[in-house]
Amino acid sequence: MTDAPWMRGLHADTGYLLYRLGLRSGSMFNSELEQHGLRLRHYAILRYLATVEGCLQRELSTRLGYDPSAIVSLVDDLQRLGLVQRQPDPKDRRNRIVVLAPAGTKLLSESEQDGARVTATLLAPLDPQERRTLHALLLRIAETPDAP
Amino acid sequence: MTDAPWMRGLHADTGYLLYRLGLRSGSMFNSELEQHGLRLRHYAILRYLATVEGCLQRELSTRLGYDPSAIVSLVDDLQRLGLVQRQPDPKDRRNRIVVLAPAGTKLLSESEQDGARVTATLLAPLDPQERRTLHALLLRIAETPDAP
DNA sequence: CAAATTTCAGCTTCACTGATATCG
DNA sequence: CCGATATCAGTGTAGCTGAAATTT
Repeated sequence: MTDAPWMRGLHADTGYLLYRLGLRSGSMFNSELEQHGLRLRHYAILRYLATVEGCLQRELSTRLGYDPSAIVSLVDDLQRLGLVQRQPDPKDRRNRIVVLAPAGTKLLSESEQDGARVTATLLAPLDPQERRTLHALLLRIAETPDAP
Repeated sequence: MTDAPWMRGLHADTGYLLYRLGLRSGSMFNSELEQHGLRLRHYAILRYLATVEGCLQRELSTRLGYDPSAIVSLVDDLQRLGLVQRQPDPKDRRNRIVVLAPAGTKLLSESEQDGARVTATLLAPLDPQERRTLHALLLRIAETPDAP
């Protein structure tokens, strides 16, 4: 199976390989999150909010790469589920500060195992040392800002 | 920049990292292919056809992971551009065998540099040895069939 | 007045479903 | 009759654009 000839031509390029594996990883995450009634986009917002303790919708947009208009409906969904709240910003009344609600932090801790299980399935062919190497390499790429 | 605190929480998971980088890679490829009037989906079909010298649309669907009904319009596009041809299968008249047209092979050779440039940009933070390591690790993952 | 944030309305694309026609 | 292939019609979602409202 390692020497499937059709694969070499398709996957000779690392960039294309990343694209295909990204699709696979995303769909696996979405399947796993389905039981919580969420998509990967919602989950990304929750996880980001856990790292910053509240932020503007604009910040979610730029950090996560979703369109500002998409953020509106995503936060609407999360708010409807009671996972986040929109708070007024006393310093600038244009802003709405999005913060995690208690139910949001609860869901995050509950779903931590789910994410780990997806990644374990995905990385099954690699041993622990190789997984660390892969993670470090990917992190170096991710930390480099996108080319214009 | 390496120690952006918001990144650790988001990118602590290798699977999620793969998802984000896959999106970035795909959009970079799409931008680069724009000048040829193609999308990444069209390009994937052309590259696959180059490895097998003709195949059924059904095979394109299963190998590349696109829906059969999507394959129809994608091949329509490529045929309209003169890049592929649909040939009847004398052995089974249900089938349409898709093959590369001369213009298709010409475009593939011309765009080979484009793909390499995208990947070089993407992998800029890594040295040549690290790029080989990354490619080998990703290939091992890709060669493992998707979990059900 | 210019710029930023949020929001909404509209458009286009994509992915998936179901049905149909053809053929083995 | 059953299964497979290709095709098409219809649906729902996602992504993006442009404009409006509010505030700085």
